[in-house]
Amino acid sequence: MVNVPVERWTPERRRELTRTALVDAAAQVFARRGFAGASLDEIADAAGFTRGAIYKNFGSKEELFYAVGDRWNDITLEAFDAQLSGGSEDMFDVPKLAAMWRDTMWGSDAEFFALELEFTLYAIRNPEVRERFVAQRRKNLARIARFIDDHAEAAGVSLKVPADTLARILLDASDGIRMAVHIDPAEGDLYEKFLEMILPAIFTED
Amino acid sequence: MVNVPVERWTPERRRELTRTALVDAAAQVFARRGFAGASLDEIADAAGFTRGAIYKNFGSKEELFYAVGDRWNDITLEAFDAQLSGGSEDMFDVPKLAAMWRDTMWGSDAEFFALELEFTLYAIRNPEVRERFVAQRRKNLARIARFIDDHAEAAGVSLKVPADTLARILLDASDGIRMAVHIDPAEGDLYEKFLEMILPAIFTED
DNA sequence: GTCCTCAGATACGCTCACGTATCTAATATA
DNA sequence: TATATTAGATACGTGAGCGTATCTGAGGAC
Repeated sequence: MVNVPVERWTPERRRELTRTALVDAAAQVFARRGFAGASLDEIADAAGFTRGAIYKNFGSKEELFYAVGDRWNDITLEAFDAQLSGGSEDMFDVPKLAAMWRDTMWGSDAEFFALELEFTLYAIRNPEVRERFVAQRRKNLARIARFIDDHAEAAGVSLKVPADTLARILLDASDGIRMAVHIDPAEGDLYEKFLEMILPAIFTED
Repeated sequence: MVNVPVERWTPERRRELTRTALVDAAAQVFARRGFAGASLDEIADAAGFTRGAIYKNFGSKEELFYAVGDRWNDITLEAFDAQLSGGSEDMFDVPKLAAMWRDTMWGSDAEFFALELEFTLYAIRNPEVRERFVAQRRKNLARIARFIDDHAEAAGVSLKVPADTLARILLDASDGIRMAVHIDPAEGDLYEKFLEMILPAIFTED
């Protein structure tokens, strides 16, 4: 028998539940229609509420969008940590690395990739949002760079390129390839080929 | 004295002028606000007309958007051809290659990159538009692949990877890096570093 | 058991923007 | 010079959607 927390039906918990329901629904609708194209009615509907629930929990359409963004950041970061911490030492095993990369990307289906692009566009257009976006991005990059450094050391190889430059290139290229694959699935396993190509070029055996 | 074509003020020419004015203005506004967020009033205004002019020349907001897309395709293709045909044989000169890449990208400022992303998003969301988008993309890829093949031969090197795979990777990575740079200009000359890293890995001297 | 609080629903107003229908004036034709 | 055509402006109707203001009912406090 599972130990159920006592505060299971406390009002705060209820509120929290509708909040996340709204955010999840918003993520879907924003993904499908874009920020400007999405209507609060459709979002509320998808969550099984009305617009009243949205305005009780969020100040405006923008705030709801930000909430979706925050949640997305959290999930991405968790995914990164989960993958990067379970580090085997064979980081130069291409299929494994490629698979790991695939798993790291939250909801890699086209719809959620569209959401990601939507965030990017929003960030490009809004300087102050961009700040936060960039900060988040740098956190992710730092994590990857550290992962690379650690595992290069563990594997007894030395890098030809600084780990942070490498992290940027890997992440950016991955984004570009993901974009291509989502547009044209015929691209297939391009990221794997990319890794095969680039891995030998980045380190020298000690 | 310049030889002015006789049909300079023919009605067709006039119509053509307003059409392109509208398309140019639409490109700007769509870039700034996105497809759904842009208003036809703002577009007409930016072009120095009213909405009446738009509806005389285009059937709907979508058709205008498609017209912008077609124009963008034309320009991109021209840019590709211009750059790729003026081919020097030192295609493995990194700074030159990087500069060439930069020049190839039409309106590489953030606003027009946003427009590009907007097209991409639209294509991801609309299957039938995606068809055309992919077709265009493949044309560009074929051009790049052919360029690579030709110049590899001329330079007397042989590729470790098929030229079309290489073209895809270069284009996709470039897109990803461009995206990153537009979000965080601190990324700077990342594409150049990427090329430095990857070039030695792709061919073997004969 | 009664009252109070507040989450969420309902109702309302208002703006914005799309599309259409009509108007006007410039150019072409006769 | 008079008439026809049409590019683009003006005017209009309408719907969608945001935000606010009010309502309702369920759960907690006493």
